[in-house]
Amino acid sequence: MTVQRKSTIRKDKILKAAERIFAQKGFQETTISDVAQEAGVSDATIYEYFTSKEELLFSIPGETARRGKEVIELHLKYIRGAANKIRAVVYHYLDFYQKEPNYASVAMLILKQNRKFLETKAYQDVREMSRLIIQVIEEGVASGEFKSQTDPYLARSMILGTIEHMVIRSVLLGKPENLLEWVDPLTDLLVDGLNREKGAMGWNLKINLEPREEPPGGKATPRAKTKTK
Amino acid sequence: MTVQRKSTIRKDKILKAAERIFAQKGFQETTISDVAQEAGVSDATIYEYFTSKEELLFSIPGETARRGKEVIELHLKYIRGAANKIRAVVYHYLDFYQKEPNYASVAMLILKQNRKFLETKAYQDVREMSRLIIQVIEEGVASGEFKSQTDPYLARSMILGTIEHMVIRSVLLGKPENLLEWVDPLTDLLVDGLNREKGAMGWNLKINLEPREEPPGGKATPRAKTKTK
Amino acid sequence: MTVQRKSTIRKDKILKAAERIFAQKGFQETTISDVAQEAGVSDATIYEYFTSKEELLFSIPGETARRGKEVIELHLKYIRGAANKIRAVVYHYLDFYQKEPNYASVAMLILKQNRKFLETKAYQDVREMSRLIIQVIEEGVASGEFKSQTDPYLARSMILGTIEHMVIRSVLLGKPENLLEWVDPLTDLLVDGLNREKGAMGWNLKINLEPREEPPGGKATPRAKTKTK
Amino acid sequence: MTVQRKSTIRKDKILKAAERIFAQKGFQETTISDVAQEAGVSDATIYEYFTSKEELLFSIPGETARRGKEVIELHLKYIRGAANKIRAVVYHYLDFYQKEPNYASVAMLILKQNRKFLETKAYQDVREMSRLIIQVIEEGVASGEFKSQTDPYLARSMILGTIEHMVIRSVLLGKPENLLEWVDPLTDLLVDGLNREKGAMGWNLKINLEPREEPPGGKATPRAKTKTK
DNA sequence: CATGAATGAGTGTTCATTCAT
DNA sequence: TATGAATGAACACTCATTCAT
Repeated sequence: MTVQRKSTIRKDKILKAAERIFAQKGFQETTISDVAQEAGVSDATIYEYFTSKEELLFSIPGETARRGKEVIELHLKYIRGAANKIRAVVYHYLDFYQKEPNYASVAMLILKQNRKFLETKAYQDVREMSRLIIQVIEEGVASGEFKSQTDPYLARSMILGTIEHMVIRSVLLGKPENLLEWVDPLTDLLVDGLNREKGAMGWNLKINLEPREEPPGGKATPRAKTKTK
Repeated sequence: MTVQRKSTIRKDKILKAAERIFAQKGFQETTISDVAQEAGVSDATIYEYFTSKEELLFSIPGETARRGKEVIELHLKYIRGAANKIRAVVYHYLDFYQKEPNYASVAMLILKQNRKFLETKAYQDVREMSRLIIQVIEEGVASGEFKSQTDPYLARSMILGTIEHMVIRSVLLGKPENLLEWVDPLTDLLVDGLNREKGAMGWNLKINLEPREEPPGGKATPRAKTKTK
Repeated sequence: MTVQRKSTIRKDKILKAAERIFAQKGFQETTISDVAQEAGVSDATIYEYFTSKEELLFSIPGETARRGKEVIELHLKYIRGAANKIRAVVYHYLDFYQKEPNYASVAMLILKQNRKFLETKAYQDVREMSRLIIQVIEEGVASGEFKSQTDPYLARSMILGTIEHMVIRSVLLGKPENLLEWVDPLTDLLVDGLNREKGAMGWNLKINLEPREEPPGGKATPRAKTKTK
Repeated sequence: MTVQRKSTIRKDKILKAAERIFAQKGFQETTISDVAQEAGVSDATIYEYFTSKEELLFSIPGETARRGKEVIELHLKYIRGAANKIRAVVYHYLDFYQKEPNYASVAMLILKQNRKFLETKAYQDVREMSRLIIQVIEEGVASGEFKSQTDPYLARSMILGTIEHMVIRSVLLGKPENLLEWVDPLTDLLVDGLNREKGAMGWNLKINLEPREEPPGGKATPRAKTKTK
């Protein structure tokens, strides 16, 4: 066990170092020596754990992506209402990227644009994760909470696109803003759209029609509070 | 004039070649020789027009971004209603990327992740272009068409994020889908959000006519419905 | 004893593995890992037995060369006539290389060209072995069987050069030909040269003059005749 | 022409430098930088002319091999008698290797053991060159000058093997001996074999039978006598 | 004895960029 | 203006070798 750990620890150390440096300097601009130095190992040692610089890059997701999917999957089980689930998704993404700015940088600026990454195991996890959003939307449509003509893939593009756009801005501009502040406004925007709210009436109607769903009242300023993780 | 033209033509030839090759192989994977060959000039000639490979890359927007801004600016003048303006913006972006897939590739996969590009003149044009969106939203808020608490920057992130997400998908997956099909569904989604329509006026009508389904006057003609994966 | 053996066995296993792999891939192209794997030991273990990759290479002769010399030396004692001794030498070389193609490969393609090998103990054995040929020739000259002006070193070059040239061909071209077929034709060629035999008369004369030497009659039984390419 | 020359001259300069350094240090032990330095160019320049270090090596024959074949071919036309032709061949080889010791080193110690070289254009020239020897032997057999049962391939192995063995010795041992001294003794040995000449009588017979051939009288004037070691 | 793990030292090769013509 | 030719500067990757366990 100790032995096993030793090597696992070392591997993780390298991965974390790579994440940091890649985030900072970009992939092409980073040399293996940079990573080795940051990780406190020799260049050659990196090749003990990864077959190439690219494999090192592609290994950065890995646990992260898999675990992220599991966590979000678990949480969604206990949330009622598609809108609330969207909120949870938004929360999870922003919370995660907030906590892992280096990962965010690597994912948004490097991996996302890499065609070869698409063939990666880690990308499969990413896809499965984003598949959950499709399910949430379909669920919302089925329950009547969302518009029936909603194209789930389009909606997902809207949700992920918006999140990623914000994260990229935050990462690129180096703005250390509090991403979580945006969970509610963003969710509301996604769910309600740009149009002016249609008044209490609208709500009443809705509540009347579908009493079992969450009454969005007070929704306008709900800064996520119960989120854990 | 002819002389001037000669050199301008050559410069454009190089730019177009670069755009094509960069789009195809990525920036780092492309050599100056690749571009030179594609452009039918010698390597050294490229340096007559651009001081470095990076400057060549950063020169690919240029006219495009400036002209794009002008065109969209012009059109917006003749459109009434913030929602319609959003539609126009969506249309222009998708139309443009559709017509210029190589440019889309370069912009979405290469420039977007480049920190140095942010300091570029061309990026200023991009920003100004995206500034228009802010204006449209503020206008919509001011006129009461959009929700008063709308954060224009957030809204813009939603609009651009969604568009770019779609374009990246299209570019990365090599799907030659018809992006214009999505103008209406996307605009509707952005403007109306995911929630079932409540209709102000229109709402009443709607409720009467088709209580549970979308009646929004055929506007949402989601041609794309079978979108898979 | 068992313990001692254990280590000797292991050493031999490594040597045989090295011989095989070196023969197959060449020295520079072979890694210590290759040899270790072939031998079923770890890389580090090889360094328990040999101080360097080169020492491993130089250890491949060793017994072989020493034993070869002894065997040939022994045999020559019981053979009369310089020509017959040459035949024996040719036989021994070809027979040995035939039976040990990997050794042949290593000796002919790797060791033979290695300047440092010349300073090796094993090379001394090789030299002593080839020294025997000098003796045979000098003996032949002294007895009058060979031409008096024969330069023994030149003659040895002819004998060894021819043998080695054939072995290299066989090894390089991967021809699994039966080298022993060539013992007689080759010996005859070496001894008699290219010139047409000088007729029965010549032989008679010879026999008359030097009855104690083997009458070469019938010796020329060149079994191999259709050799092609 | 000047332009063409310029690059050709440079290429030759690199080739000669490579030949020298490879001969001195061996292929693997030589770095591109070594060659570049010797040639007075930069490392990168070498790659302007050769695609790889190995291609550089394989380019060292080239003209040499082709020209060698032509020269020898031409000369053979004007020589009568197979034995004399053999002498010419021996002469040419030894003369050439004598004059080009670096080439000899590269050919004998490096190229000869390289399997990939066998697939080279240059190797084809080498083969064609050695094909000439086959022809000479067949001619000698046909004319009755050589023994009828002579296997041409075996004979060629004897001729080339002996020559190469001598050259390798000379090259490996660094003995700057005069190889040309050996032309006659070697040729005689190859042609006449080790056996004692069959007496004056034999000669007379021979002369009678084939008057136009070189009366071997005095031919065996082994100038080299002090051969040691 | 055996070896897993680590690494120092090395090198072929690439390519953006320059400049004389 | 255009380019053929040359190169400086980098870098990913390999592997023989060491050594603590």
